Amino acid sequence: MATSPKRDAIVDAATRLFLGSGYGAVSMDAIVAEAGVTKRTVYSHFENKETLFAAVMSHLCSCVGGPAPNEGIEEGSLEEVLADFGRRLLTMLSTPQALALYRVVTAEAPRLPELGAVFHESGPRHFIVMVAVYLAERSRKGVLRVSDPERAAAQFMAMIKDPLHLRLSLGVGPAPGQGEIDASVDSAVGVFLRGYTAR
Amino acid sequence: MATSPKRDAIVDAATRLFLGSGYGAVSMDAIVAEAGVTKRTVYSHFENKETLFAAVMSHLCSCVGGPAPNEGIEEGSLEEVLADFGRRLLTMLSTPQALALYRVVTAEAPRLPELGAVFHESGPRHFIVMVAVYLAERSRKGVLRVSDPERAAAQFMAMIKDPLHLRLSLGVGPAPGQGEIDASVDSAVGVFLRGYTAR
DNA sequence: GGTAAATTGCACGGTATAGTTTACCTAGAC
DNA sequence: GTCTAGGTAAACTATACCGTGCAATTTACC
Repeated sequence: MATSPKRDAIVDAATRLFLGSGYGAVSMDAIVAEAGVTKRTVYSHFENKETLFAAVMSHLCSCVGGPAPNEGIEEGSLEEVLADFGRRLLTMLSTPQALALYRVVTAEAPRLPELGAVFHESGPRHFIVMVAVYLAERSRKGVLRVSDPERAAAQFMAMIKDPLHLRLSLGVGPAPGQGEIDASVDSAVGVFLRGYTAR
Repeated sequence: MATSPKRDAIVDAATRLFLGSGYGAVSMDAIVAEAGVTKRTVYSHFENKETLFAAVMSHLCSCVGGPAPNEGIEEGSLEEVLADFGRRLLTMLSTPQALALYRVVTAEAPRLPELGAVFHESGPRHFIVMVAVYLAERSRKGVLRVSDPERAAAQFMAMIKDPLHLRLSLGVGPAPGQGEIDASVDSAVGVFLRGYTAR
């Protein structure tokens, strides 16, 4: 039921178009043309435009936790682990696809609260919890002094993500090079560790 | 030429509607109705929908630097100054209007690069520079050790802004109380200062 | 009071959209 | 050989939207 070549073609095409232009600016005719399919076929697989959009978004959200930092937290020194995680995360977030998804989700979140919640859970929150668990464990070992691991994780993610991501999501400036990502991550890790290391 | 009661009514109405539903979802007829004006009047003041949108957005961007932290950096201890600034900033950013503006700008930025640039300059960048100047001065005095003030300022703003703002911009959870804002700001200031204080 | 600019009211053109319907086709299963 | 599930193709409904034309009317100002 879930899988069918035509259905996949429709979802693929709709994904490209929705991420490219947002919900309102994409017409069903455009999706039909992009998918190389008939309107009748689309409406036999999906009830209406809204349903199709929801299907596309839910599929994207389920994928967002995977691309880069899927292996989760690796072994190594505190600094290495955080920097490695941060680099993978920031690289993933700087992707045009990730930026487009973020833009569409924030734009439609007021209209579709469920969408915002699902994205938040499978995206930001997922990573924050991952980091928080690591920080809590390191804190129990006495390497760090973190009283609120989730808050600390959110702060870490913020310093990693925000400076570059904000700029990119507003479409200002060019795509970042590896050097820029590394410098940003290293600096953030430094501040974070100096701020939370047990003395 | 710039000011006229009808024109103001149009801009006011358009502001409400555009911030409420985004560019594509607002029709000129709706703006006409909301402003209590005729279509012909709108089109005698603005060339087309795009022009009206641009006027509304540019006006909003020019206001965004003012509402809360307009007095800039005040006097006091490092911690007091940063916390005070952070509280005012976060309070302002948690406003429904600010969130709506952010959503609309990010959504339309790919289509209107100028809009993203103007917003970035008069919003985030404006505050970052403000903080960076303060940090640089404090660094010269030897209180802080900041090698790259702009980067440090961006990190500070990120920790202040992102944890709450991300959640709110996705429409997850309730509006924050003063307690939540204070706790978030105090924690961020603590990490930042421990991370950048000269030892 | 008179003049000029601004505003109204409302129909209209042209276009685009979401979604439906009708008629026909294909290919494999029983 | 027929039945069925799913697809093609294109016209069609009904609505919505942007922007215009133009005569009539109000407002602002001198």
